Amino acid sequence: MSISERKKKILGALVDEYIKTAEPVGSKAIASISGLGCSSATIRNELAELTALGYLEQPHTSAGRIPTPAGYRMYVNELMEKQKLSLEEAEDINRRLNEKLTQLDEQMRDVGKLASQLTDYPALALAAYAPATIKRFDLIYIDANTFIIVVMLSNNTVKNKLVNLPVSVDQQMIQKLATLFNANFTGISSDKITPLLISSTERAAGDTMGLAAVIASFTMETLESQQGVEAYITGENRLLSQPEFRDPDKAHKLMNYLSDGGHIIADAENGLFDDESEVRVLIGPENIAEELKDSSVVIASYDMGDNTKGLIGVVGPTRMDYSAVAAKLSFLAAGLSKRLGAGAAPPSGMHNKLIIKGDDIIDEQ
Amino acid sequence: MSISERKKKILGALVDEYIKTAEPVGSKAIASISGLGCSSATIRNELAELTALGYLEQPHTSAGRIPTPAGYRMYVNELMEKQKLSLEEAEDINRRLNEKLTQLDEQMRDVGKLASQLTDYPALALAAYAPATIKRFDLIYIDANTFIIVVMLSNNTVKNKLVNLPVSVDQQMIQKLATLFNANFTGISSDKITPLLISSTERAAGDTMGLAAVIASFTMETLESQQGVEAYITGENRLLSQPEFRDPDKAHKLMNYLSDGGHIIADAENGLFDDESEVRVLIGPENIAEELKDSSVVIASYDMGDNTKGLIGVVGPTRMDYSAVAAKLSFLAAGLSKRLGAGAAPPSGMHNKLIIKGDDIIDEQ
DNA sequence: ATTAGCACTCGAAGGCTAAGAGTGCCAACA
DNA sequence: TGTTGGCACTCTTAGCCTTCGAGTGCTAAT
Repeated sequence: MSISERKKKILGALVDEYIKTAEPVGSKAIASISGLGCSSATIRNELAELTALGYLEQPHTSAGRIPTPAGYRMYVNELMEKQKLSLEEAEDINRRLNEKLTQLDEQMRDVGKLASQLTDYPALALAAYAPATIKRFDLIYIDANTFIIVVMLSNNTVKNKLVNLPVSVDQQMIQKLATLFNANFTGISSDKITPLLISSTERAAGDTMGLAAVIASFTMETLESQQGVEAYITGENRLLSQPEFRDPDKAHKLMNYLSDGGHIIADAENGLFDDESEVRVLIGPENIAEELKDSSVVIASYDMGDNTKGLIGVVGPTRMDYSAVAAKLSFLAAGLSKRLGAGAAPPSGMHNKLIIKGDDIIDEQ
Repeated sequence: MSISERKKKILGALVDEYIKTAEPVGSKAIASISGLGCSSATIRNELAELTALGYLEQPHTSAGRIPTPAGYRMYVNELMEKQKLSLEEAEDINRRLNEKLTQLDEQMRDVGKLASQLTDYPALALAAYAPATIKRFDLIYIDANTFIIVVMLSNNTVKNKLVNLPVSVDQQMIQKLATLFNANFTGISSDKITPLLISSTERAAGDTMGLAAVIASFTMETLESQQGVEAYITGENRLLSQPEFRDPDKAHKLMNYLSDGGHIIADAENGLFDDESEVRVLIGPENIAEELKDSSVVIASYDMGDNTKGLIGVVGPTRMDYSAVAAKLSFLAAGLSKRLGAGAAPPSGMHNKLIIKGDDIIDEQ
């Protein structure tokens, strides 16, 4: 079902204006800003039809119109000008990204923070880790009561743990255990680590102190923490600057929902990771979660490398500046993919300050 | 300046009631709940005097009284019944603590979250790390382009980093570097790591690829991230359930302040870490930060071991349930000190589920 | 010193009105 | 047929007034 060109222009102008002001928009306002050379009466007729079609609604009879979710959807799909970032904005993002590439989990938090700062909405950062296995064990002998476990995972992250023992061990035992673990515990998933396997390793090493159990339990912990979905939310406080959240109850409800990343994860698993499109917009009732039914979510996905997929998104009122938000997230995601993704230069200690400049994203004027 | 016993009882009853209801308390209400056998008129006289003394104030002439900061201060110092936790509450906290002892930084977040959940106020977790040095380097050779740096710090934390090289190295070089770093980079603070030291190490190792620089820069990063003060804030959203923050502007201001941990740190450095008392209460204007002038902060400090001090606190309206909050934080801090502090069993992979049961904290009825 | 009584104050809540914004519709017009 | 000016109508918002009630401070009696 398509609508006339003029209706589209009117709808577009109305949404733009509403995004700016957060106030219902009247026919006169549209007449003056839309640039169509027609009077407010004409606009009124059009508005009446757009309302009948379900794109607009009136809070009450004598107020202006505001977009319905269907109206926003139309706006996002067809009307919205794909906004491009200015060169300064793009450079700013690049600069900040280059500062921030550290640990993976730290990173997610940082990236979320960055998204939130850029858009002035609360941001969520999700990562879906593919199940990993251990690639390699090292045990570093420190002294008779202390050693360090270092494991390298199939996704190239490295984890360690300092172990303090109430009893003493010798370096040989540590060495033997390292060899055994490298032989028996690499390449397997955490559910393959059975009590049987552990006890047989203990016996093989001549370990009577439960060392193998300690190492095995750290291994399982590590493997388990590496798979599944993780979520960070930042900048919840920015919600409060939005007029639609002046009602403390509304704000409270949404913030409660957001503050527990677990909910997001549960919802995310229902399909958020499936779709491959670059930036997705979920408007109001399109969201699965009850608490988000009158908010909107904009999400961009990126490749974190090692079969891991990241999502970076923001949450805001349905009256959201979709165009600006989508542009920023898209650029951010592209930057992250290039830096982390499969095709990227391997993460290294060297400084690699590649500057990303996709012409489709940056406005080079 | 001391006040009569009866005035104290009245003040105490009033504060209790106000904490419960968040509404100004009138003379009649006090007469009926205080248990003093006197009429509301008598109470009124006393209230007038308490008001003159600066402990109470009236929002307007014909409303009941609410406590001033001075009133709360008096309440906290002298009147408040030191609340004890029930056995269930104590056990609940212990159980949760035992689940949560993981990485130090992770831990702080978790502990903050726990405090926030327990008290239903936003929580802040601060740690003041004593400057650390590197105790030991290990470099694990993986393949020609990859090795892992593992450093053990003087405070017994272990950090690692996977390094991917664009060029290839042999195992000998790695070994040589490890030896050199153990000789030259252990026991020194990060400002001792000079370009000169790095270049001389490079020369000594015959390293022409800047490997030493990579390792050194990781070392500096690690050392720097280990000292200073760190802060996490959680549960900001809980503010919104407090009636005094129904005003979105007020809530927004405070949440903005809280959400940037940096501010807290700056303020914290002005003395928060000095005082040795177990639980401190900062009421309204007693706070340094402008943004906290009409909120209260309750803080408990604990020993994180290795010369590191932790603070765990909550932020809420001046009308805060000081007694309950203080009891919970105190118990939490004690539990953390026992688990982490100087006297604690060394952190180990073994499960050490000691149960803490200070009679001064738990109510054993 | 305590208490009952009473006049007084002041905010909260409800009802009313006026102002203003925006609509829908109609009749006139191109 | 599409567009436009005009106009009556609707509905919200803000302001004002009144009423109601809670709680006070004061006074006089005990």
